[in-house]
Amino acid sequence: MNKTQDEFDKYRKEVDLSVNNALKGIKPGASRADFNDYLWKKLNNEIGKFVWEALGAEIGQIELAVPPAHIGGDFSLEVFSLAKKIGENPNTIAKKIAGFINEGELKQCIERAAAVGAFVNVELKKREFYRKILAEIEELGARYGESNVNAGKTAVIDFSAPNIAKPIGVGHLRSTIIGQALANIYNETGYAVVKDNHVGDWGTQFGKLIWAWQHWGKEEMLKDHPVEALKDLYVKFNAYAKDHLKAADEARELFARLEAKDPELVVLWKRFRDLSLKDFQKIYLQLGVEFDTAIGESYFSDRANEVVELCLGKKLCQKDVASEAIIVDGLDGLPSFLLRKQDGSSLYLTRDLAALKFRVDVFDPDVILYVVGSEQELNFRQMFALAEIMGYLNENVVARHIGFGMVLVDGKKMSTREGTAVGLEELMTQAIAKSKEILIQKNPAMESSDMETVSGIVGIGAIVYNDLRQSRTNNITFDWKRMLDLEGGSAVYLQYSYVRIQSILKKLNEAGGEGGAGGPRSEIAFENQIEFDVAKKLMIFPDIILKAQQADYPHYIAVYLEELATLFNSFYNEVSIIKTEDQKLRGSRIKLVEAVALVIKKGLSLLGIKVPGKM
RNA sequence: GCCCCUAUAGUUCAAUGGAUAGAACACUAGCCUUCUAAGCUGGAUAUGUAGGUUCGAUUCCUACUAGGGGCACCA
Repeated sequence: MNKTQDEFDKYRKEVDLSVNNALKGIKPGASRADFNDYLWKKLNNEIGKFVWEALGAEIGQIELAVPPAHIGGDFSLEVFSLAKKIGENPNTIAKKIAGFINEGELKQCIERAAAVGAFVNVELKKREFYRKILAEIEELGARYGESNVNAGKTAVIDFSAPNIAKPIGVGHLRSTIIGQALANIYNETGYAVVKDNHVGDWGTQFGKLIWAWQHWGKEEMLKDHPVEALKDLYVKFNAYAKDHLKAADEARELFARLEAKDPELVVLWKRFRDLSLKDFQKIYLQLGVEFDTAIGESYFSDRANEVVELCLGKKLCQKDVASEAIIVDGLDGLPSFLLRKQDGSSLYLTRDLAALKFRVDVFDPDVILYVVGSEQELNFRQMFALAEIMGYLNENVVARHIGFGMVLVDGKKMSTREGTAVGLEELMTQAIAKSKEILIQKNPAMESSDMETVSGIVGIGAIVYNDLRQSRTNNITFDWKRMLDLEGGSAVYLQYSYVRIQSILKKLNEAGGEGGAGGPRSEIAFENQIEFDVAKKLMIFPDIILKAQQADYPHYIAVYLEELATLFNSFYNEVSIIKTEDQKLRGSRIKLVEAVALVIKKGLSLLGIKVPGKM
């Protein structure tokens, strides 16, 4: 074994070590048994029992909805679907259900139920419920929203996965942001989560890069902005290769040599890799993104070969007679694809298949999420299909491609070549600068160190939120103006709401003892409808988290938080807590806004966004 | 050619098959000697086209139109 072979092995051992550490460090999610018994769920269950009684049949879970504003009532139940199941008239059933609820033992928390057509509208005993909601949140504190629905399960989340020698662009940011949010959300529902940065550190691109380096590279290029320099080399190669087909062949050959662990090339590869990862780390730090492992594709270079041999053994693929490439014929009606090139080197899909097997073996997950752009959908369908036949995936392990749309500029994909790509560094710098500019204007008295902190939180939050507030499957239109518009519909709106509450609490604290949140729970009271509306919104937070997890849609949380903040801001404009004379009422209002602040902070943190203490 | 995604207000986005389709931006009329106006309260404007399923369709199905993406030695 030569020296470089040792070096690659050494590198692999480092990865093994980090995987072992990660295995130890993986935190299980929520585990308290009663964390599923939220008020909202209880209410649904209780009403569900009456529905069963009324229908004389057990019909799964019911789900209360919020009726349109003009209807009135706190929650409503639609009975068309129930009626269909048991074949009765919906209006009759609605009346029956309303009757059972009205005469039942739920009197202590339900004021009345009314049948309106095929809907049952439920009006809660407001004071009673208001008290219960605030008590629940106060008791659980920062843990409000956690559940153990998925306790005992493990999820591996493959996200970010930047390519070595290419700066992380705005287009590539989505995987990082969505993946981090999903990891948080999964963990919140009880999953133990393994966050794996599947770094693109292998493949033909390295042949190209090395070719370019050998022909045009100079040592001083790597001094200041190495990743930029490497990217430039890569771009230059691609332009050159258009007219020089021989260069592309040579690049492929270089990669084949790299995969065979050619000593000279491994040294170069390792160097480029280290330089890039160091650069990425800066961005992760700013975004607050952390990984449990960063195994990377290179780790699977040899394992990929083993997988190919296994496939060959099972006759799932064949060697093409003419070219010697390894081909998998169409599975499930999908197009056929290659597992090995004719020069013997591995492909992305092959390495990914090996990675999948590795993940299943090492982490024993229930689910593996691939947070990768939608354009790779076919690739994943092909890989999953093969993985199923190979037995890597089965009823105990599910793999899901969490696809997402592209970032468009003027309706077109961002392109480095055409100069429409926006650098992440530039975006972050601009966003932070913009929020600082506004901050100076709004709050000139703030100390400069605080100003740095706050504008960082606000600027980065704006970028992250811009992505997570919309459904991930759609393309995102990038617009500088919108991105830097720090008003409604942005993270700032939520952060601002949070800060307002902090400000109230601070003022009350300064005012002394009598201003503090006080009073036993029985003393809870409210006066305005808006207060109750805020509380009702708070009540469904745990359910929103669950739905976001089940659908893999972080934007459910963003949408919810905006609705909550809107209600809070209305409340804020309607009543003044500090001026509230009645001690009991004032204490209750304090508890209400504390709960709002808690949920906003928690919700934003699930999205990977921080809140400032002031702004 | 085949496959996938998308089509909602002037713009950018929401809406487990349910009641009068919600926001934000922009436009516009108001609200700060009162807890931070990065806020609140009003106002006008929208489901690509044609069918189908359903008591009920923005949502499901079919066709069409438009946009985006993908279809083996890239990732």
